[in-house]
Amino acid sequence: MKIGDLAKAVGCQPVTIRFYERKGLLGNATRTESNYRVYGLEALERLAFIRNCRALGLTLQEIARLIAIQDDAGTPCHEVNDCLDKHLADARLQMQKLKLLEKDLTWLRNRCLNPGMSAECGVLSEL
Amino acid sequence: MKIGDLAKAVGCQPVTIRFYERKGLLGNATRTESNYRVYGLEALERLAFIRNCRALGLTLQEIARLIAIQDDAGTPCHEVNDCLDKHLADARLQMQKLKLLEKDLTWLRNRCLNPGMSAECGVLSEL
DNA sequence: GCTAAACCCTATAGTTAGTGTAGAGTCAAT
DNA sequence: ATTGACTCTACACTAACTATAGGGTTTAGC
Repeated sequence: MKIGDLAKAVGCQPVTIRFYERKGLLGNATRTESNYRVYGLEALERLAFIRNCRALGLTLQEIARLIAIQDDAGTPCHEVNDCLDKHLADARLQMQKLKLLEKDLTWLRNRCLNPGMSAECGVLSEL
Repeated sequence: MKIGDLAKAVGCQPVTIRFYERKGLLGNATRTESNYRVYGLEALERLAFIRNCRALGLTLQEIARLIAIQDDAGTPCHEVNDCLDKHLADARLQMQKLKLLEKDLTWLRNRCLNPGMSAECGVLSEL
């Protein structure tokens, strides 16, 4: 499998895969004679893991840590749970903030009922 | 008012103010003989405007545009409303995503009821 | 066999909204 | 006079990519 196939299989760009490689998340792919990267199923699984984690908002640093835990079978896995709990808390906090933001934006938006010129713009004067 | 006073008055760092200046959002402050920036009330109001907009999630580019609209009294202000509407829609979309994320994270978190070793970690195997 | 499109490679710079660092000058108080 | 707190500039760094430049390779059609 070449980098483009892998990218398609997992739904990202080839550049992103090279980027992960440079960051040390994917190890070094074997190469063809013409220096093209070649991947197997293992790489696909690892990349899918990374993309799943990214979709959950984990940082690349956290993902690197999870991979290290995964590769060392004897590590206690509470760190995995801590990581998830942290992101769950983050997500909830973020939602609260967004609710407030929505309120503010709605309120502000209602300052402008009949749009006219900026000189008498109720929105701008509130900001 | 020196940069530190202004920063304190509006709740940000002096460096941030210099950053805004370099980005063209604040104009060039007048300087003392020893090259220190000096600010008046006008600068304070503009900076407060910027910080309020940032708190609402507007980008510096959008803020620059709003300032331009503000400075040109004859501009129709529907662009201001469009900007707000866009961010309101963004905020709502973001909340929906976070709700899904919360569901996923909670589900995943429940794969691990008795934390043990990473080899048999239900969370890692799901990712 | 040739050519063009589609792919691959590396390296570098840019994005957002700042933060951190280094090295140097200035001001107020002791 | 010297300490500490402030200010100045310029540069490098952050996260997670994206974009660009300039080149090499493979594949499909003719």
